[in-house]
Amino acid sequence: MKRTSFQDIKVEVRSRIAVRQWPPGELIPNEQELATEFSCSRATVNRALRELAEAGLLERRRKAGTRVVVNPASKATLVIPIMRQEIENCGQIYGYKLILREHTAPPISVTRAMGVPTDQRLLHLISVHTGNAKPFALEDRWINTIQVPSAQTTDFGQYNANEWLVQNAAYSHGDITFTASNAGDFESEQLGIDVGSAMLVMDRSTWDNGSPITSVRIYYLPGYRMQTI
Amino acid sequence: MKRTSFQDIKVEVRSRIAVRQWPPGELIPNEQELATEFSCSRATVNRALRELAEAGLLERRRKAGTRVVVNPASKATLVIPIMRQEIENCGQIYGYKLILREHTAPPISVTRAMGVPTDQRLLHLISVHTGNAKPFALEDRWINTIQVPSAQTTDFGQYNANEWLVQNAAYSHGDITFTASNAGDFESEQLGIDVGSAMLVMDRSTWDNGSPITSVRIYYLPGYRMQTI
DNA sequence: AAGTGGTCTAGACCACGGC
DNA sequence: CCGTGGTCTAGACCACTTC
Repeated sequence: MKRTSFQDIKVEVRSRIAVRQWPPGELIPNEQELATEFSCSRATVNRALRELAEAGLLERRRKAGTRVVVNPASKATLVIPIMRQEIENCGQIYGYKLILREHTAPPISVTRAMGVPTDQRLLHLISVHTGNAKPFALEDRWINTIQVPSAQTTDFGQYNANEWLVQNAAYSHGDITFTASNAGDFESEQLGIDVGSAMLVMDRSTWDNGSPITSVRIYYLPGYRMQTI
Repeated sequence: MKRTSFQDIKVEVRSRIAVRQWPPGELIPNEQELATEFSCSRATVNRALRELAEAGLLERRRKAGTRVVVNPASKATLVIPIMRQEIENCGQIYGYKLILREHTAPPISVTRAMGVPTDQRLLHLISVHTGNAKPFALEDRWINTIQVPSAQTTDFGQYNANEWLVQNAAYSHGDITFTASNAGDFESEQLGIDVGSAMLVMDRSTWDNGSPITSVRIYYLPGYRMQTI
């Protein structure tokens, strides 16, 4: 007989939850008891339960024990592709065009998203990513030059801002949201689409140990799909 | 001095990657060497490196060793909220209205997404989720009645299809994509929005061990934001 | 064939947080 | 206080994959 692995335990626990042997909200046996039941060590049970907790099926608290989560919201991992890679993977030639560069105070929506004072000037870049010279996505970015001073002297006509930042600014934490938006005059002109077309919009802000680095909004071409793995 | 924990190692490794002490593509020391360097056991190093690999920063292969990933596509975990919960969390009263129920052959887009024969009839449900009686999202769902026969005799006017399925159909794997779409006549009427409004659209299909269970498309009200954690 | 990561064990100590 | 999960150790064996 094969030895019980943490994977086997995960499968078994998932099944017990599915068939309601352990109903939602229920306290399940502690690690030591399960280790005995499955004839394995506590570390093995621990890994299985820890991963199920990360997946959102279980809730664990010291002393209180491990419970089956009542309403398991399903989680999905999105991969935010690197624009250049994504375009080249389609067999197209990646291109990048800087549309606007200014150093100015951002709108309130940006200061709020980044958590900077409303009067602080930021570096504002608008650019278009292209595949075979056709627009693929529009990027509207604000960079905190207090955190990344060298951005002020960088030629973003030549360097893709995202790729430059990855190499020149550390970051510890990011925050992403998605929404849909109708194309306005500017977006429709830059992307070559009809006014009003529905675009998938991604807003991403990044920080380094609490200090805001950059906030970017990407408008994807209508029809673009963002996938989970 | 504090003992080196796997968290400390993660921080240190991230930093070495960031400062390019270990450049992209580079092979890093093996687990045993790092364990010696950090004066800890190999298991501790293993956990740190494993989690960094899950996060997409490292790539690990037996015998080949551990490398820094060249283009770390950033990953983000989305929480797909349960509709009822999300609405109730806003302090609103959840409601659910069945608009259409039929048993028919689906359009090609659905048969392709689910991987069923083009002539196989599926249960088709269209419904609206409401908060305080106002539309919140439109749901267009197809259920494979071969896998879930009891769906045919269920009163989906009374039971929310998602909640019913969670309790009555096992599933092993799901697949989610997001896109944006302009509201057509039907969507605008059901959601009470202008024709052409940009809606965030989620497509989700689920399978149980390779057998398709259901495929659903959710149209969210314009302005809705999907967030990562 | 050999080196690397993947996993398991048995035991230990600790931190948190119900009680 | 003291039970629970969180983590670490030292050692072991195994699986994979490159050489």
